[in-house]
Amino acid sequence: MKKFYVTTAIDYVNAPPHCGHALEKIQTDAIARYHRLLDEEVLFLTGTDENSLKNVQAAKKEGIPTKKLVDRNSKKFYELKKVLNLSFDDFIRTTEERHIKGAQKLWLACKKDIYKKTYRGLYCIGCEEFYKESELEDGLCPEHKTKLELVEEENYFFRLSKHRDELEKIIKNDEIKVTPESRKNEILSFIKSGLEDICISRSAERAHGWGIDVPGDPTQKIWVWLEALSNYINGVEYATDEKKFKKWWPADLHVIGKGISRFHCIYWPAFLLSAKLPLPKKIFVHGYLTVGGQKMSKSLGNIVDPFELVEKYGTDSVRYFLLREIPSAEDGDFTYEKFEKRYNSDLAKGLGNLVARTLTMVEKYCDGKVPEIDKDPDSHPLRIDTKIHNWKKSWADVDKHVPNFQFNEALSSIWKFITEADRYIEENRPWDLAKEGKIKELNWILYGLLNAIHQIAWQIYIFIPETSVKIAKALKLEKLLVKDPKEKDSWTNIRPGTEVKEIKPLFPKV
RNA sequence: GCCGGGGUAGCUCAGUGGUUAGAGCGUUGCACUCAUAAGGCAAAAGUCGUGGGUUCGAGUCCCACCCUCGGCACCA
Repeated sequence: MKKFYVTTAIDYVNAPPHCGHALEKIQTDAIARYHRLLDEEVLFLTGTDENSLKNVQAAKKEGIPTKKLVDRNSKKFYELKKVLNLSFDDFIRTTEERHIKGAQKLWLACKKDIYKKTYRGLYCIGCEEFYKESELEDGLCPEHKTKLELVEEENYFFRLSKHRDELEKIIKNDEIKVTPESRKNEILSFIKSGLEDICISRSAERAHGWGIDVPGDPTQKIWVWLEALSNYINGVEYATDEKKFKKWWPADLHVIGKGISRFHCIYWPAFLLSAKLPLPKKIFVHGYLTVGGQKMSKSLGNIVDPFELVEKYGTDSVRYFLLREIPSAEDGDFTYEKFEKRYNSDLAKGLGNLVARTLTMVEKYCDGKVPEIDKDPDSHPLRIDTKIHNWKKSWADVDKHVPNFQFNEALSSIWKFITEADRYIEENRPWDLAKEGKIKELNWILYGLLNAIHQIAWQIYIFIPETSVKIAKALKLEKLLVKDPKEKDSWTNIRPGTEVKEIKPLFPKV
């Protein structure tokens, strides 16, 4: 059995999750579900990044212990599992023992590329941060408008420069395949401009004692990025279960946002090279979600809360919107207007209505059962007519676009088939056939429609599983109702005589 | 500033140098009734960023310019 190990970025917990986080988790969930459909053994990992100084500051502000703050917010990220119907298998927190051990093990494995050096920089006591000259406003801290101090500190550095040529080769030759191409080019141009060694520790004092100790030097904490990146190996027990680690590592895919591509496409491979560990196979860099064309941010007060959105419109509506409306590799925009438009036109009037009208006709004209037919079900025009966008074409498009993370294209093709099914109803006018008593023809039409919905239920499963399951229940599609359905089981036709249940509107119009 | 994408219908976008430039959404009209007043058919709608050039022929290739988005390191 082929294995497939996929990860998301782990999120900062100094604030609760917003819809941008939801986007990444949903995209990754669709990928994970797709690979399970293909009968691969999937491990889907996500989690939270908790050792940042920001957490210490946020907790101080609230007057609570840092640990309490990260526990509370990490829980919120975990809750996305239920709210968004995510199928992740494991959730790693960087304050967990397995992570701390793994991060330190990685450090030691990189030891020969680590050295001590004095770092000197302009430091703002208010921000507890170093600033570059270019970031200053009139020579003052942009946040506090105060003068900065020249601070010296001895830190550990990592010989990134040493790995420059090898990294360039790895990215160029797709040994780690970075998609989309534009991100790969950005990374390459960055590497070409030269790589300097990076600082990978800070003083424990400045970190307020929060974070992971440098092995053998408790006066220093490991730089959060080095440590956070190691979650991908620690999630498969790098330091704690050799057998499990061997089975799953390297990751088949890291899904990340565009803001952190450098860390994943350069630093992370460099650490792995240094530690002599295998490299991840693929990195998919998604865009960001904007709101009304603006960046989502606390200060703008335009954060879209996934919990609220799901509460109001339902899980699948949110999943559908994000996968259909946002071109996965680029930025996409959210507004309530766009959301409701999509909802009404695609979900309520599209899929929801097609299912409703079909099931009602089966109830009225066929006594609520899948009708008997006297022709080969595989010869039905909705399946094979090449003049229309038949359901085989939708399947072909799903298989073509999902592996390239083009969820919008895949969904667009499925919905093209939905339109085709609607047109098929108009052209054949089952209500007239019923009046005229042309039962054989009527049965053939309705059988084809039921089989079409059956196929749609399978095709939408990785995107909007809840709706898929609702349809599966109505049509008694047992193979789709198991825990991890397999694509090969979608090839069967539905059986005449099966009782079909009418269901409540899948997506009531808003 | 440097590098790289974009600029095509009201909106979002497709368009290997070759007929009258396409799709979806939205708008308008027509006919229908199984359906969540849903669905179908049809129509209107574009100086293809601007100005040059190459070519029998340019949205597509070349040059210049304008606008826009992203990347240009250690948020240590």
